[in-house]
Amino acid sequence: MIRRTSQDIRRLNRFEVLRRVYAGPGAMSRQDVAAATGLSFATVANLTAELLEAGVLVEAGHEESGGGRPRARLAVNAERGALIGVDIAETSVHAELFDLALTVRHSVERPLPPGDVRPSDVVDALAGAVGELLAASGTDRARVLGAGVSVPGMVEREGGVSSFSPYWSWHEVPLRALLDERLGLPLWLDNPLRASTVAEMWCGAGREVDDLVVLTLRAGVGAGIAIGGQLYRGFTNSAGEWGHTCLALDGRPCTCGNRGCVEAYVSLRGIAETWRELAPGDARATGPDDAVTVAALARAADAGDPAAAAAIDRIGRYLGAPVATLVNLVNPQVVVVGNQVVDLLGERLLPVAYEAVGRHALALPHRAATLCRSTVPHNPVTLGAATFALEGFLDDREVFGPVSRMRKAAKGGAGAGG
Amino acid sequence: MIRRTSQDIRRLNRFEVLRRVYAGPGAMSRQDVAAATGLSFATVANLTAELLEAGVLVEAGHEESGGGRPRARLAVNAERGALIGVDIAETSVHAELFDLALTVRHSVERPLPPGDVRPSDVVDALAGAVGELLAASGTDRARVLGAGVSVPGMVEREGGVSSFSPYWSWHEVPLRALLDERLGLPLWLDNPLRASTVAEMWCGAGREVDDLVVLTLRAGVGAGIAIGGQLYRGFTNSAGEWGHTCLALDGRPCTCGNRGCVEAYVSLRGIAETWRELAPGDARATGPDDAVTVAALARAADAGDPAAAAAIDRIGRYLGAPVATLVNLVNPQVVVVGNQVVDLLGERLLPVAYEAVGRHALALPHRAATLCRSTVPHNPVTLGAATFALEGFLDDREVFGPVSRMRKAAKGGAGAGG
DNA sequence: GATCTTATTCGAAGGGTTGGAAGAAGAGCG
DNA sequence: CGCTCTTCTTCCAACCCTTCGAATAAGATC
Repeated sequence: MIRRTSQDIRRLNRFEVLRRVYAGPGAMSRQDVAAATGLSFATVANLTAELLEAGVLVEAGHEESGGGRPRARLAVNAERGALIGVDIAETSVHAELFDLALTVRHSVERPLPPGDVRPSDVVDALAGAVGELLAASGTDRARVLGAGVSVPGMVEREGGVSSFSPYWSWHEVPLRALLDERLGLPLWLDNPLRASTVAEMWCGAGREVDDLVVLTLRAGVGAGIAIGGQLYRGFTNSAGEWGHTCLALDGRPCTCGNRGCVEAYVSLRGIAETWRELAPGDARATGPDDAVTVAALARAADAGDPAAAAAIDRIGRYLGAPVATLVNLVNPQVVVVGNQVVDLLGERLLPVAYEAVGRHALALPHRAATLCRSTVPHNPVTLGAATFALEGFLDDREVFGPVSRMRKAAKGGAGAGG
Repeated sequence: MIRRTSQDIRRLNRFEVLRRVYAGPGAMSRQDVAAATGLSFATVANLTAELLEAGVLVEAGHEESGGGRPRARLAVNAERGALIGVDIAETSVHAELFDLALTVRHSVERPLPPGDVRPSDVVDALAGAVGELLAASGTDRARVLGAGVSVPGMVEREGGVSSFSPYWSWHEVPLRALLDERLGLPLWLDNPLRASTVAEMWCGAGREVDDLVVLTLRAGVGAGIAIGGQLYRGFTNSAGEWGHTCLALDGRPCTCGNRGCVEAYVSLRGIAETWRELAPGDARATGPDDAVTVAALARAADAGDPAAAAAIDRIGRYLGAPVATLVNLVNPQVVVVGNQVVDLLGERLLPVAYEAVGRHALALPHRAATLCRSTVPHNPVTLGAATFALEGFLDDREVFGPVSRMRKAAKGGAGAGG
């Protein structure tokens, strides 16, 4: 039922080549790319020619040669266009403008009203943020190649519909339709898990690797899965919902209505809750903002507070078991953990968690998997959202046609077009 | 790093076409296959021509036509050759002979000595069973296209090495090397999880579906995952190890040395254990053979024993939560449950389990997934093992060369061979 | 400036799929 | 029986993609 054509090969190879150039430490030659991808040199030359023609890559000088023709250095043409990545979170909308090299150029954050946010609130905040972004950076809207938007919960990607939100009582909200005319930009919707994963694939530990799991730990938690170098979406684009894995039968109540979910233990809220359990009288553990509480926990632990240390120890064990589940089930090459929880607690939490993973996972998949912290700078969700836009642009048949078209263009000149 | 060539497309399409013929209710025309696979008619004609020439398919009469040329019926040529599937289990070796249509022709079972079985014991039993199989069925060894062997635990497939066995103290046992000369047959090794999965893909619910999870519940438990119509193996061929998912922090001890694993609750042993917990005095629950105990549990429940009913209820809940984990994480189209536990307890256990899955899984992936019992007849592990041999045969470049070779052969006749 | 060495480009070949024309095979009817 | 109609199959040319190897380009070195 899955249609496989040779053009898919082309498309994947195009992605692969470009990803290597992004990955490269700034000086990637065609030779390097060929070696790294395993493609023949001719193919790499083909693909880079196409990417050069499209303006996505540029040749930036030459490497030094020890005799013989020097290799041309390939680089991403950051100025080819702009990308926008938007992270819709529980309390705010965060929008960032990237250049084509995926470096942040401008950043805007707009708060959302507290409580049950309506779709129109989000649309207003988002459109406002994007407008501000463009104005502040002096970017012409026409130069923006696309905008990626991350919406929490379940997203029907093709239709651009948010079919379920964990925070607000949204059902089947047609976000794309609502945003389309307000933005006037090619739009790509998905959720934070998949955005973070794609960010890792282009800019993080996923660059070198085919089978990858990316853990997103913030207000909600979940996993993104990449298999064979491609994001795995599942049958209805909801694969990777790891947050509601049962960690403890009849355990803590979770926002999903169930008990004992992973999310109830290792989300920001779950972490705060564990601290409260272990430090009943501690006022620092009782604030309304979980992120603040977790930051306080980190400080308390650093200051040698024994209850805080005990809490982190326990949280690490809570985290280790379900990570081991992932390792056993997916058998990935790399597991990346990232986002707020890790930013706040990483130093202390991860060693404990890693050790717990070792106890729970089977030897073979455990040995095979490298666990690491995300090295993606800044907010992986906005970056990933922008990457969706980048991928969308790379799929544009107007820009990247079949090879024969190129050959014809090269031969026939500007002749009988149409 | 993954090399993608157009020949892979060909290979996958060949599989796809053949799988449809296996799936078909006995009368599949080229037209039907084209419609079912989404391939163009020309391609289907191409591929069937190749399969006909190789003798894998035959044309078996014509469909009735209401005017117009009647469609040719395609069928698998059962007599093209034989396949052997072997299931190495804890206490016995089960070997079966299949024809090419994957129907069982002969079946042999040999006990293994109790305790810590040596590799040579297994090799002897296996070689003996295969010999008996061939002798009893009067099959010439040369007619056997290959043998698939399922070994519990971790298997290094390429090298044919059993790198870890959960029952015996095996480490890096080179089974292929040991078996090769004894059998003199093309050999394919893997584990029961993946064997069952492949069996479902060719003969069960997986025929119609691209994203699939197959649960194997017997002495050990685990999942097989198929994605995009292909078995997913993970980085080191150990994906799907679901049995040691943590179900209850600090719960029951498991054979793996850990606590609270799924396997400790829903394997044959785990089920017996639960019954013992709930019916402390019941002698039926204390036998040495877990399969016998579980069968007794089924009878007790059928007879209206309240403790047995309570046990099944609880086991169903134990099963539901980790199945929901799979549903959330993999977001498959179908989840098939099968093997001994289901054979013995299915009627009573599965409804309870299904209900528990509904409570634990998220709405969207839960709605997307159909849970069903395996419809594969007989032992899915031997069948799956034989299917590995079938797949191996279909990959044989001697038999299924590139298209151009066919075209040449058709044109040039029997001329300048070599 | 000739020679060496290495990088790119180019063209032909090889592997695949597909749409459409041409051939094949029954059914129906005069 | 032969013609026509309909539908299935085969065959061919067109197209897409990768890759090998020869030819060409571009510095370094002597």
